[in-house]
Amino acid sequence: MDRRPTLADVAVQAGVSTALVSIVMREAPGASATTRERVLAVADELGYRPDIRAQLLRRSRSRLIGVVFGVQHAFHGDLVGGLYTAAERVGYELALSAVTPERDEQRAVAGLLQDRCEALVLLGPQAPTAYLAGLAARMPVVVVARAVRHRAVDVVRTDDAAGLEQAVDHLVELGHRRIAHIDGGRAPGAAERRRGYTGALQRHGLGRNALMLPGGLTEDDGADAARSLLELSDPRAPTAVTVFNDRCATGVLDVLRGAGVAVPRDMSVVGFDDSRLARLSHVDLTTVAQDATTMTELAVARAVARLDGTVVGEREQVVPPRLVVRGTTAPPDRSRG
Amino acid sequence: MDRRPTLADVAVQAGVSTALVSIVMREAPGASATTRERVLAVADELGYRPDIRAQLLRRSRSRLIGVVFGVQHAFHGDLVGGLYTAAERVGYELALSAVTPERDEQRAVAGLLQDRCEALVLLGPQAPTAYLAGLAARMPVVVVARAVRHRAVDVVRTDDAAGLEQAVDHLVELGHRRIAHIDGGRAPGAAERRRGYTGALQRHGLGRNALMLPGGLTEDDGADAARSLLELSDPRAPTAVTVFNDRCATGVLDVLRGAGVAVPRDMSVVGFDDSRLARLSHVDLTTVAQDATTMTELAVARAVARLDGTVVGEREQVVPPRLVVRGTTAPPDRSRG
DNA sequence: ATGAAAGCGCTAACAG
DNA sequence: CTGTTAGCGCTTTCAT
Repeated sequence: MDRRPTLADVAVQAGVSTALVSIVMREAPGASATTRERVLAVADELGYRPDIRAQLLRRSRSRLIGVVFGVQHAFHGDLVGGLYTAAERVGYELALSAVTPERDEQRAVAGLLQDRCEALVLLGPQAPTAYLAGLAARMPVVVVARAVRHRAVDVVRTDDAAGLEQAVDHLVELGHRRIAHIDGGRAPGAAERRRGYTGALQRHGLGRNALMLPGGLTEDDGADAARSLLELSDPRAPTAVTVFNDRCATGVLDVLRGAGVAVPRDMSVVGFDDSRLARLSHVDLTTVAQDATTMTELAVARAVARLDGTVVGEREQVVPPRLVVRGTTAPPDRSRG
Repeated sequence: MDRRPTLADVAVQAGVSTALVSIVMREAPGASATTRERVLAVADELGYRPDIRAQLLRRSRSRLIGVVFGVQHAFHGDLVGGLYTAAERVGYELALSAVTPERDEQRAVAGLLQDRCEALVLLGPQAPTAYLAGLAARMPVVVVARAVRHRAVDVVRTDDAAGLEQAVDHLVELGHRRIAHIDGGRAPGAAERRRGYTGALQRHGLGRNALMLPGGLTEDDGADAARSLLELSDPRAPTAVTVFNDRCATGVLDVLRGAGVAVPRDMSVVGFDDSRLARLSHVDLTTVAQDATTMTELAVARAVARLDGTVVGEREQVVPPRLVVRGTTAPPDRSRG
């Protein structure tokens, strides 16, 4: 026999019906211990592996959750890891579909649809809300790490505003009064982070010191922003800066240090993401950590709840971030003023 | 009707047999233009989408290639992108399975096996050769970016040695005579790169100047290596250094600059990978680029050839890398000696 | 060009 | 506890 063994093959070898083999293989109740053992032995001997396509076809449900992720994004890597764990725990499988420079979200989603996923988890999708809403009309859609305002789309995201508030609080506590923010433009979360920054400054009565610099998502954006930071006249110059994300903050650090500005002595810097970048000993960046584990657990739980028709809570679930204090923040240098 | 429309539904609506609808949907020959049009219209109206599971079950082949990748590795991202493109071109689909901190390669492979992939492409696998050989006994296995010596396993990898030779040649051409290498230890490719480094030095009659420093894959490893580089007494001190990869080189750059060593004036640095890291304007690292496009095309082509039983060439395909000269290399500073 | 019929490998009633 | 039966949605001979 050169084809892979089937249920029927196992049944014949074990001298039982295919139904019984099916029961045993699924670990379903309804087979004696003796039979179970014998069937398992035969299956093992034959190297039998159930054909998932046939299972899927026959079963009413696929127990498959589709995940769209950006193959470039380091943070998506963390999320995918968490999703695998969370899905396994509730007996679901994951179908991964990557967004690459040559393969857009729509393509990625199309692939998952024909895989008969029951629900979709989209990591930081760029697609317009209307498109997401269209999808959500067909199946449960959970968007992670992007705010989408549509009543049919579930959202799990970090409380970006709170993250920046924590960052500012930390800096103010250290004694900083002039704190700038290098923002992320139109990136997901950027608006919220700006809001958190501004709000926190006002709360501390430092609203008039607010200084927003255009930044972006990349190291280069950070480098540019840092250069404009350096051009500021001294009395107005901030002693600390919060940055949209770690990547951007890395660019900031690089330019500052290159210009002879000591961090954290002359300037404190706070990032966002707690990416591997931030954890590197020679970067050692104080940053706001997103809770990938909680986010992915919530995302999977919500998808499953939708599928089960369980009554669910808020459509949007906002996960609190956590400030990780490392080496790029310190009290301002009093000798400077 | 609340279930998804099936072939039968379309057939009934169009007043034809299911066989005919099948022919039309697959764009197979054997249906009149009229019928074709009518069936397509009905299918469209009903929003019919073929059930891939049923197709797969019925068809002898799945035309599915399984891909195991590390969700953390930036370079794997590039490779996955290339694989999608290459697979599409030859009419294959990709099934992605990620390796995460909680999900090892074996798990990732197991997932793909039950998806009935016809072949496996493994990106930089860590698994022992024996395991890979076991897999290869069941189905075509193509390993990318790691050297595996086993006659049943196809390999596509960069010519690591040639990469380092190019790097050394470049530095020698610039006038460097004392060139160190920060190595990657037991990482895939590290041994080859060491060999390329040593060989190139000897070829230039600089064998006695060879200086190998223990490094690694990460920024921290690079930082450590850079510190030991700084400790060398001046007469022996190299004027240039080749580094195992870009990540590690970043750490090197950081420590060097922090110690007041100007790059490239006081020290030239060459990385390996041409990762996004290297391309950042503030890093601007001279580096050896791996040809992800060619590698992925070869990998897919080889997998398909194995499946088709086509006669194939060498089991191991070595892709030449390309030196990308950027801003971290320059002639040595003659004033230093 | 079209249709009838036989499965692909498995699960889920339903009998016994 | 075990076997029989009837499909899941599709493709594929083989007739017509």
